[in-house]
Amino acid sequence: MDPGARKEGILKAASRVFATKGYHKASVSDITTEAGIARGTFYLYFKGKRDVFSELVDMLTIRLEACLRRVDLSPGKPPWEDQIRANVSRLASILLSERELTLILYNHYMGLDEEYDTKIREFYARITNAALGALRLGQQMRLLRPEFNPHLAALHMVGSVKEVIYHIAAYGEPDIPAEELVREMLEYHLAGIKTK
Amino acid sequence: MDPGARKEGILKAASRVFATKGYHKASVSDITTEAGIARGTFYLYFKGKRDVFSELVDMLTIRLEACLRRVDLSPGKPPWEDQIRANVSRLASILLSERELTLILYNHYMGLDEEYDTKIREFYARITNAALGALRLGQQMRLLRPEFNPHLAALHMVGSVKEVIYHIAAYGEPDIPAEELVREMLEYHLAGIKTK
Amino acid sequence: MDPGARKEGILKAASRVFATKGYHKASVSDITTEAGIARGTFYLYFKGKRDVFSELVDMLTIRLEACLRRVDLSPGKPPWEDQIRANVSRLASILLSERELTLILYNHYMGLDEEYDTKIREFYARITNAALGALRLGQQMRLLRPEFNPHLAALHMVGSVKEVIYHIAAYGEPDIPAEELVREMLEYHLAGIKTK
Amino acid sequence: MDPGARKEGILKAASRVFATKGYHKASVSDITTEAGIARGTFYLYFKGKRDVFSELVDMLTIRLEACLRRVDLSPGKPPWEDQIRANVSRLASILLSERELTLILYNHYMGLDEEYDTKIREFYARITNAALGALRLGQQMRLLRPEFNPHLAALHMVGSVKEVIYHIAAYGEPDIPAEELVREMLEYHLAGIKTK
DNA sequence: GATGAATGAGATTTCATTCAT
DNA sequence: AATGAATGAAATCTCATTCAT
Repeated sequence: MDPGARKEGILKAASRVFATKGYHKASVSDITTEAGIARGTFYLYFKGKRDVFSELVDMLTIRLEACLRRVDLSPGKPPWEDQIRANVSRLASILLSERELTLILYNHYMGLDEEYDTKIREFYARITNAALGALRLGQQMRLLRPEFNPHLAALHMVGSVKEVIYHIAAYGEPDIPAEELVREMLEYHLAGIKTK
Repeated sequence: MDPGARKEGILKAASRVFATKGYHKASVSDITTEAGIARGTFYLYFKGKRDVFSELVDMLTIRLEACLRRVDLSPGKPPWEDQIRANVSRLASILLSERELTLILYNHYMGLDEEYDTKIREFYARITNAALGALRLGQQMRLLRPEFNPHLAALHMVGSVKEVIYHIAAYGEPDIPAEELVREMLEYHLAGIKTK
Repeated sequence: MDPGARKEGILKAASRVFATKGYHKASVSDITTEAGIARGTFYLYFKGKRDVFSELVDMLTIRLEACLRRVDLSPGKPPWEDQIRANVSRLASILLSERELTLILYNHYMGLDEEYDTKIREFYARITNAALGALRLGQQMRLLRPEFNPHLAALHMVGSVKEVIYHIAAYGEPDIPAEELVREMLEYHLAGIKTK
Repeated sequence: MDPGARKEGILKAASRVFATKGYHKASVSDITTEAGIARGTFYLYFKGKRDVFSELVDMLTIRLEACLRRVDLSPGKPPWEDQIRANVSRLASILLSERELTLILYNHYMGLDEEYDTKIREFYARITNAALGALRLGQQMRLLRPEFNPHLAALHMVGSVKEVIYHIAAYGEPDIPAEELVREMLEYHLAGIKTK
């Protein structure tokens, strides 16, 4: 079989298994059984269990990071609120189209080993920093109220997006059309931090 | 040694070990070594690793649930915003005074077994429902804007509190006095949902 | 409490526990709980689990060996068949009045350790030898047919008594009055080996 | 190595170990050492110690049950005494050709767990019932004395065969040619119950 | 490339026995 | 004498990973 397809198949199988049983209770056997291959074959494509897991998470975080665009305030660009809305929208659509991976990312996001923990931490740090940068810029530009603490606000934003997305991925509710969801989320945050 | 004290000691040791190594990498041996007792002794007090862990998490969630007071709008009571502020304040002060437990609760919050997962899920569900109830009441009383989706808003609130608390517990920053922290958090959310 | 009574109580408790759970699945805890004493107390009266067990079995085998009388053919004594019948009768009545001990003796009769195994082996060897002696004497006296192999016959006798007694102790059947039982058993064997 | 051979090897090793140390003192380590394999390998073939043991006992009891033929009194068949002799003969030859298994079956025949105990009990019950059926038929056909209790007689027969076989398997004595042994055993029992 | 039997480190758990109180 | 908390040796079992075929 074509190596690419084989690897792909293992990743798919692993994704299903991890989402179902969780990282720690999933065994390499579970994955190879699900993928319909022998145990040894697995190790031709991955260094080990940690490795597939890592690759799955990377696949997701790379896509997520790639979908974020820096807000551009130069004249001729769409209004900054639309740019943010588009960012959140892309983020949400990736996460909600990959529920399995999303749940894996959320539920097992720490405690495997130092290296992995660091990777996850840094992923969230980058997202949070991006938000922080945008907020500061907004404050400088007088688009946002100057008196709130931007660090805290960045955490609020990241935290509430995480919670909402997770909830929808895990339980399928609240069952709101994606577009409305994003609008509501922005409205919630912006109404609070926008200059009146 | 008095059994109460011994059990206490094991719980303390387990808390340290779980916070340091994480649930899955911690072994009963690690805990007994940390507690300075023989491996067998551990099993006089707990059924197994899952059992100590569960008890630690219970200790925390019980305290957390106990600290929440229903908002009382009857005349003569403190303003509702103060009541909410007091709730969040108590919550935060418990969580931040028990950093180890808080990190354990956050970092390993799922994937051990069905029973445990359910427990954690229900804990968050109760918190979220409490928030939902308060939000709906607020909307009825015309204290809050009627047009936002209270389900989403409840998730936003829970999510951002989780994120902020976790961040402070884990990294010690942003380093803001507790009182100001709570004021900022409320301000953030309320300014968004409060009737103008 | 009077040491004799205490020891007695432990033996009784142990007997119940061993009969119910079997030697290997019975723990010292089971015995002390059943006896209503602390674990440590047990060791004031017995060297260990093996020791109580051994003592229980000894109590039975000593009584059994004591109840056997050598067949005396001198004139003026009861007929030899009656003497044998009396022996078997005493044996059966002890075993059936102590069902618990009987089952213990039968079910766990080997595999604890060399010393214990030897003890049991020797007990059966003595019984078998007694039978062998009686059979040989009977052959010499022309009371029994000369052509059968007395070694084999002794084993037959011991084996069938063991089986019958065990069956009754364990299942309570066949439910035959003791006297008739013994008569039947003797009749079975004697009719086969008696000179015609 | 071919899985069949490997499993066979483990069974052989286990048989030696159980016969030497007894079930309870034998550990899985003992068995794997004897078999020259790693501990983990054992668990690829058996669920645990109980499982190998069970399989060994099954191997024996299945062969034993298979060797018994119902006595057929229709004209043209061998005399019924010869049929019985052939049954006992096959039984004895299997048991004596597998001394290790025989001793295991005898010495550890109860107290492992409910399921196993039941299995052994049922095995003996079937043998005893077969004997009972044959005895009753013999009484109906007036081949056997009508006045003896067939239940007791069945127990006598089973018990004495057990005792003789065990004795020979364990101690190698009495050292009698198989054919003569079987003849003596039948003679012993039949002379007692046969119509005169 | 693919296989799957074999490995063995390491984790869990039990329980007979000791010993300070 | 009595207690029962503490011990720790020893046994069981799992599973990620290797490697000969």
